[in-house]
Amino acid sequence: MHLDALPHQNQRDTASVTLKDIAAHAGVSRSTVSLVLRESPLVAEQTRLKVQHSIKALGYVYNRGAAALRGSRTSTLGVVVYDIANPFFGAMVAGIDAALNREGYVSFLANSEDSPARQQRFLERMREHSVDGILLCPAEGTDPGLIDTLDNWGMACVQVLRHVAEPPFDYAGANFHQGVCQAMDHLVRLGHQRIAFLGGHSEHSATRERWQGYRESLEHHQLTYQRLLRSTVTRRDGVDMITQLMAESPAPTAVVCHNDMVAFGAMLGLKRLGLVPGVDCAVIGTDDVEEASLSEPSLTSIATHPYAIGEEAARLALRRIANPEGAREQVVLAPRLQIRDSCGAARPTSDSTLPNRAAGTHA
Amino acid sequence: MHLDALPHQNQRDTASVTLKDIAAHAGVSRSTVSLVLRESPLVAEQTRLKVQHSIKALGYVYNRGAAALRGSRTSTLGVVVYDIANPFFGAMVAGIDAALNREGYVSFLANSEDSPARQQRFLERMREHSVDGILLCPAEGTDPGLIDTLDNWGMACVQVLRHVAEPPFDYAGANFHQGVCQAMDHLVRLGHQRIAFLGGHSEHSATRERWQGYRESLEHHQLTYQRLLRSTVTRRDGVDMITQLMAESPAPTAVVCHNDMVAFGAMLGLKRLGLVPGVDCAVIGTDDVEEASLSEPSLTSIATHPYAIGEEAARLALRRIANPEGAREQVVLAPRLQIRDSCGAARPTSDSTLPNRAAGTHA
DNA sequence: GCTAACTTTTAGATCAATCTAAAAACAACT
DNA sequence: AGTTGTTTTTAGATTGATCTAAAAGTTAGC
Repeated sequence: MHLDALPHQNQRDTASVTLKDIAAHAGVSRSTVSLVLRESPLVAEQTRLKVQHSIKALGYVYNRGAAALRGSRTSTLGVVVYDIANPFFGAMVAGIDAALNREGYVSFLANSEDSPARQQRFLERMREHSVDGILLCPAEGTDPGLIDTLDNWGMACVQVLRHVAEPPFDYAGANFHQGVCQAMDHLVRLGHQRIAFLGGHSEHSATRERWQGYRESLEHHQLTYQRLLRSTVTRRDGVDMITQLMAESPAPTAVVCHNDMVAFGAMLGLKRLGLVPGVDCAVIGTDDVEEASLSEPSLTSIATHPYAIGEEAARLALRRIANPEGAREQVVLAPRLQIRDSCGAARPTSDSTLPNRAAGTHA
Repeated sequence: MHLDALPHQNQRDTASVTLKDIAAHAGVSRSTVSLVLRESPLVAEQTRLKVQHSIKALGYVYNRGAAALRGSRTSTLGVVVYDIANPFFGAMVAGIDAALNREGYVSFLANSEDSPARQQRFLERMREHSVDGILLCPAEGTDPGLIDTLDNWGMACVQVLRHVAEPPFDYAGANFHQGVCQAMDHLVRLGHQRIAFLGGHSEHSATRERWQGYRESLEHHQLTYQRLLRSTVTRRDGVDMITQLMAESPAPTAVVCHNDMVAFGAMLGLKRLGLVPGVDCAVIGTDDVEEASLSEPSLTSIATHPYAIGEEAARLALRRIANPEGAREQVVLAPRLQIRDSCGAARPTSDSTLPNRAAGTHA
């Protein structure tokens, strides 16, 4: 056999098998093969088997790109988060992944680092790739008009964790308001009168909901001590804020924190002041990241179920893609207070993880 | 105006603007518009401006899917990691993202959860989406033949952090061997004689390199105490292993850990035993995750620079895509021992983060 | 004015699928 | 045999870009 039978073909070493090749091999038309691939009931059983055999024999690989060009779906979703390095988002992305995978979808991930400009670039790029929809955790300072813009682009958009647009929108997140109230109730039940709230960056829904929960709870329990410290939400912020608070007089006897990172920082700050978290000052975090059960003392935390939020968000997006005109939905997961040692129960080395699980959903 | 002028058109409300539309608007051919889009020097300045104006005027969106069908690139990369919920991978993905973004690339992310079967499914799905290449952190138990298979698929593949194939392959990771040696040297310098190594799952390169570093270092320093405990690599494993070790006689005076999670667990275990990390037993971790500087005591750790590894891996993949036949490369970043309080310096509340930074690269 | 040598522009094929509308095959009735 | 009605199959147009090879337009040289 002559090696140079096809002179200029060395580029195409990975000559890909197409519908045409299968059609030829099976002795049918391209159209029939296409129908078989899409599991159409139109094609006769016998033909179906014959074609499927050829598909295997030739090692065919479905070309989603080509299919997307003619059809209307790309089976692709864009996911934009603002801090992928945070373990909370790791778990959330894992949940998204799981839900999408079940439906044959695949996701583009982008990290806006809380910059609206980066976020904008990513959204445009995803549009060029014609994703079917977007899961958006809006960056700090996102223009509320963005959601309408995406809608005009004909792109299904589900806001996650935070929302910036006016009411009729798709959203998946946790009920932060309720979570903070649960934490406050628990602290009041333990006899605390001076409870501070630590952290929260600025004006998006996730922060507003927490603060509102804090203020309403104070009012509900008729507590007069009120101390709400704004900050970014890192460990270091936790250290700084608790240090400042404990120098005040009167100092709080308990703090509820914007997230677990701030709470870990607060506990560290207390220790550096020679105080014992859970004894000298109760600490409650938010999110219940894995580490919460393994700190010293173990951290009481408002569990927000990131994996479940990711799953719900992805499912909602798939629903919206299937039915673009359907009514907008808000999936808000009920948080659950995971009680451990940092809020006063103070049983040093016991594993106080409760076995029961409850995650309510309501539209 | 009659609303039903176009009877069955209500589906196409998002009638997309194409090259043809721009061509008509600007009074040139589709080919010319295509050339303008790709910034070809062939087209005359005047025409270029005219076309660019039309592009803006009509709000054109480049359709990468269509371009990919005819051209050979999709500007798309697949990334497969085994534990996205781990903060190390969060940082790594952020680095990948940054490097890809500079080149107009976008990435699919998938989480294998260390399951070869899930990994396989993801790779097949990415193939259907015709990604230009893959960044693969191989799952535990990956068949070494997989890399060849990917090669046969004509897909650029860069292994990251771990590698499973036979020598000529593309790889980006850290020099774990060197990192462990640095940690051992430091401990020996501080006078430690009984040093244990904690954790490592099984038979892939990342674990083998660490263990080999440990063994060679023992030999080099002529230490006779040798204790290497296998385990998965979570906090809980750290707690369990240190508890077991401290009950032995003689107990070690220092431990080097597979990663920071194990190290945090080891410190927690020591505290639960009433011992002080850094005083009763030195602890060194690997990775230098953000939390390391904010634990009590702060953790000495072998910094492996996940963000930089991500960037390097992505750049290497882009190089391979541009030149598929080029020589395979290994980018191995030099780790740096970040010395803090958990290995004996024991200055309780000081911030001992060193200001100098050094990250060497060698092929 | 004519040819040669550029510089620009373009028509039409192509990529790999889907979709539409019609043709072919087959069975079931008068 | 002819009509009708299903069930299967298919040809050919279509999607939105790129690519090739050729055409059209410019400029220069003699």
